[in-house]
Amino acid sequence: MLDATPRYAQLHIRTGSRHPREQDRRTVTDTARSTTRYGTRPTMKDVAARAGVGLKTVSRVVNGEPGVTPDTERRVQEAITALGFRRNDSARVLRKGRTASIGLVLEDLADPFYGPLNRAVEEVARDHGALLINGSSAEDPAREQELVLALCARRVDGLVIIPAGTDHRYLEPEIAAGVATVFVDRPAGEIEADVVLSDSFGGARDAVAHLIAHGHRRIGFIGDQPRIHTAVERLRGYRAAMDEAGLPVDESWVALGSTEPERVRSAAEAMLDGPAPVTALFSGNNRVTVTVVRVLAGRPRPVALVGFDDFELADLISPGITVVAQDAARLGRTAASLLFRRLDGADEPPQQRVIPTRLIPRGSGELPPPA
Amino acid sequence: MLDATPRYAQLHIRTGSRHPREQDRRTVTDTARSTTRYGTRPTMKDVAARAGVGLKTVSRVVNGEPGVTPDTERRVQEAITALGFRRNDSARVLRKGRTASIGLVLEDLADPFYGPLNRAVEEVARDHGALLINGSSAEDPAREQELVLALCARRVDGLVIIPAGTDHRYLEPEIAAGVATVFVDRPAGEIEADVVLSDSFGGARDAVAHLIAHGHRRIGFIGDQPRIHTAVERLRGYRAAMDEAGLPVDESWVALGSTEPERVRSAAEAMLDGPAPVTALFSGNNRVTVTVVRVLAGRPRPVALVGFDDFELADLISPGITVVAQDAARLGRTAASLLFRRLDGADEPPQQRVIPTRLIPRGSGELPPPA
DNA sequence: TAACGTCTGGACAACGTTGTCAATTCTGGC
DNA sequence: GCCAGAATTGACAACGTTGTCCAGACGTTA
Repeated sequence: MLDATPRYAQLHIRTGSRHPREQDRRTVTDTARSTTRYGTRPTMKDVAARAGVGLKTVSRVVNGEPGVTPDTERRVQEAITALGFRRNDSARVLRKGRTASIGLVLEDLADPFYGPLNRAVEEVARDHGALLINGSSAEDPAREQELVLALCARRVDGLVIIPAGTDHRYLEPEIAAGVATVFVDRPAGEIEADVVLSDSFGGARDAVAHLIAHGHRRIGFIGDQPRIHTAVERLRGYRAAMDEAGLPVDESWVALGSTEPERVRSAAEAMLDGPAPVTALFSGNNRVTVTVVRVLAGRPRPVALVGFDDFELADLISPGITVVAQDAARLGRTAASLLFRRLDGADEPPQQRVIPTRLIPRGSGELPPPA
Repeated sequence: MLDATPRYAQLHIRTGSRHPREQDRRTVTDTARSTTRYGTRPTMKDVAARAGVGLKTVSRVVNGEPGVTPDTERRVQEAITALGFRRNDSARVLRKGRTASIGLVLEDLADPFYGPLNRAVEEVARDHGALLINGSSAEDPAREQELVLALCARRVDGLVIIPAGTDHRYLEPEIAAGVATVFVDRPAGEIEADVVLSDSFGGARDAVAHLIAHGHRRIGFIGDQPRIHTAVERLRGYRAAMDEAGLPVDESWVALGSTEPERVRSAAEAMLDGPAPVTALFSGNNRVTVTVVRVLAGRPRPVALVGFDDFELADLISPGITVVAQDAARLGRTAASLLFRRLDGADEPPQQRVIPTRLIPRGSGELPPPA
């Protein structure tokens, strides 16, 4: 699929590789290619020919290496400007072995949760002189793998992965070959690797404890698919808080599954209108929260709510939505920094970093249960 | 700066380029490099040696070309698996001339407005077998140029640019050399190029006309910096609507400038408490809207508001925020499609596409002026 | 003036892949 | 068993760059 063969035509047919017999040696005066032909970029050879110097001298000027007289340098610079030369980093990369680029694979570039993470990774990459190639796995393990391997084929120096799959053994040869790899938000499956996580367990426990502290005893949890690590951790936090308060958990109060609005809506309604109706809800991520807020807005009786993930304007809804905020930018920054530490040669065993979460009370989580 | 020289150490020192005199010719039995050394990837040569076949045969197998007997293919596949070989697309790119990657330069990867655009561009790229390299200009023309030129040096096949600068002549040699380029959201400066825009003028006019239709006569406009094209267009739309209704515009009702909350807050307060207080506000983009909503939430008297750009949960704030919605995904899709049409050889003059906007009434824009 | 070191510039190989083309092996028909 | 023709395979150059090494030019010193 993503195999560096573009699925679009060559804009301009190459002139066919010259056979050695037909290709006369370029002389200094040969300027056949010096005229900027559309679709053909000048090379250092062209610049050298035009400036009347050797190939390596052009290379020296382009890279600011010493050992070139000011006069020669000027001539070369003129030729560069005249031809519109720009160094071909593909060739450079091939020669040097490092691409100065890293890959970021996340679930969905359009999800606002990943925006700050994406940006944070980009900034760290930039600080290290690297570019960022990224793509969405769409929460599909096969697509994740395809994307990751395409990035490896491009020889990215490192990878930041928010995994969709649960088996990352396919990465073993790549890691062995020196591709630094850091997982974010969820741990890698079946391999040892650096991970940077949010404190899902602690955050969830805090959230539910908060609701309990405000008098709730029947609390529902609507979370993401159980194959997603954070969903399981948050469920664990939910159970821990209930447990610590000595509260029983009716199994109808727990619903893990897709974050489709339809599914979330019916799960919420089942909990609110079931035989053991909940008085408060804990929603497992921002997509769930959004739908739950909509459901609750249409109900006469107020229902307490705490959501995992902060979101813009959560304070302006009435009541303000109490959330457990993750620091997505810090997740990204931490992951990228770890990655570059590895690329700088840090040779420690795989690490796991946990980024704390923060409960932000805004009103919805402080609603008391109905009397 | 971003010149493909990573600012991090080489993890593993290369063995120094072998001088021809010291380098004996590899024979079929030479497997020195076949043992997977950490940091050194096997090449087709290694695979060929291990499988006991020629280099080209490996290439054929890797690329699924015909003309290889099943038996040979099997041997090669075994060698590939055993060595953990993966084709080096850098080298492939150098040979083939196309990189199967495109660049996307936008203002801020973390801005939720660009999420769907980013994703849409990615999807189209994926459909064409290309990867996406992206970066943020941070609304800084110098950084935009640096990033764009770094992408050109990597020989991306095409560029999608949300421009920060106003002079893009620096791109002329690149475009002449065949880099397809499409600008989005704002037109290119000083050069002819494809552009995909939202209908800022029409959207703004609709928004203001909507407020006028609900009885407002004194309407304020808070927008982005005047060097940004969309800000100017939206101002033009604002003036057009006022004009068409025969309403005068007091110059204290118009404030273009940074989208910093501080600036927006003071601009809004000046309009609301000034000598000719406005009864309604039109905010020029989502960042402005967010701050304006906060300002209005702290006021006793309701003030009508229409914002440019939709945002999540705008319907759940009370009153719901009336917005002019842009279709960011469609912007991205249109731009990327245009880009690949160019790469497929479309040789038309530069185009300008305008994507319509849509007014979504939710309450805040339908508030009447105070009696 | 000769010997020596320093500085500048250039020839050449190598990075890992693919395109061209020729050499080799296999097939079937006689 | 032999030959023509097809199928398979491999040698080699080339993509555009950088690292190594050597050749001259130049200046300095004895």
